[in-house]
Amino acid sequence: MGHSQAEKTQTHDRIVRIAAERFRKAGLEGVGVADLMKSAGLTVGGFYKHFGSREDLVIEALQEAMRQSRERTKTLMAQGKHGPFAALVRAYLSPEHRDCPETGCPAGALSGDAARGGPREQELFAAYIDKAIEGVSGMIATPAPGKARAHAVAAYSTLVGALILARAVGPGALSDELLKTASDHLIAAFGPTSPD
Amino acid sequence: MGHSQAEKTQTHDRIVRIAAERFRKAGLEGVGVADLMKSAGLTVGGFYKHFGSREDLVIEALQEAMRQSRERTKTLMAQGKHGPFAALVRAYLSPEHRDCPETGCPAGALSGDAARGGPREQELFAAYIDKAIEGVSGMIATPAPGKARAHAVAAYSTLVGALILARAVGPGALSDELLKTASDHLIAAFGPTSPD
DNA sequence: CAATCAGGATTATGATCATAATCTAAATAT
DNA sequence: ATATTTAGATTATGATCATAATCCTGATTG
Repeated sequence: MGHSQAEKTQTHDRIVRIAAERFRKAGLEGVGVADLMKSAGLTVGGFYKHFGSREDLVIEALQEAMRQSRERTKTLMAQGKHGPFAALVRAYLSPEHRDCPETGCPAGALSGDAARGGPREQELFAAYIDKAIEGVSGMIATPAPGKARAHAVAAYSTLVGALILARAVGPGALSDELLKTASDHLIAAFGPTSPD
Repeated sequence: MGHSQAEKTQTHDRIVRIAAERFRKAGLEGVGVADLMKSAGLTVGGFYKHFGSREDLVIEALQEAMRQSRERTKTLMAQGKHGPFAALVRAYLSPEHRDCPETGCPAGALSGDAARGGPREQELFAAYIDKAIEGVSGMIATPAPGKARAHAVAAYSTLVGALILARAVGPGALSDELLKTASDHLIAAFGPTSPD
């Protein structure tokens, strides 16, 4: 079998990418090492040739998920037809995003787990969420100068909260209402043509 | 040892109360049956004299946590010095609530788990969250009639989102900022003296 | 080309888990 | 008072888990 350095890097990245999906779908404790390796087409044995511990993979997978999420947001902003904020809100609170946590925002999928996680996970989330708030602050309508950050904190909290709640209540009218109502409210309150 | 019917009920309730705390602290998958029984001063063996399965205990514990949370909110509203909405927001986004998930709001502590849970958990959360939104809708300043529910959805999403994020980022300035900023924003936007 | 190294498979290891069978003594029922 | 039921303890059971030791095979290094 191939054991070249290039192939090892590929394998490593493949495990991390798969873990980044599986963890978002099943939670940080919801999927085991053997299962992950099988999903990557490998067996358990090789795992510790790539990672010092399961915890190390969790960290790498979180970094990968966050990298993907920032990338996705950047792409979305680049093609923005409507205002960038409205486009972000519509995508974030779309039924598609709600129904596909495995490729979505790690804050929406794993914040609850991070709250019970170790300092390494929490530091990653702190950096990710701070950057996300800064990003939002750059796209909302800011009437009072110096208020952009505060508005962004509120808007981002609403985004993540509505998404998590929409997932928690299971499929149904309430879930759809949460997405649509929070979406409309955010665009009305912070969109380009907002009052205040 | 006592095995009277009254004592069995007491024991049952004690297990459920302890589970309601432990699950909020460690997550729905974060604590085992044996550990829970030991916390209740018992051993594993008796567990299935009280519950058909671990899942059944999860359901009862969630119901208990939700009952406690509604009770607590009712008490808080009764003694409300400030407006009821401001009092709720300040308590919900207080550092004390952030640091004590085991006695706090089940939506804040377990929504992430519920998103990956079964239909029974999700139905409980749907009923709980719907009722919570209705409660909020009754205490916010409602300028436009027919807008109360929508505003309550947004406000509740912001509450839960800010709390979850404040826990996920770990202790530090960002966590405090999330609580304080979301708190101020909610009171400014939906409090008794709100604009719109 | 020979010797070494290392990626990945196979197979332990020991812990932890939910669930269950058996046993006990106390509470209820007859 | 005797018989029956049952709450809870003790002790299996079998699955699943993270981690590790061993081995094989192909890549790397000299």
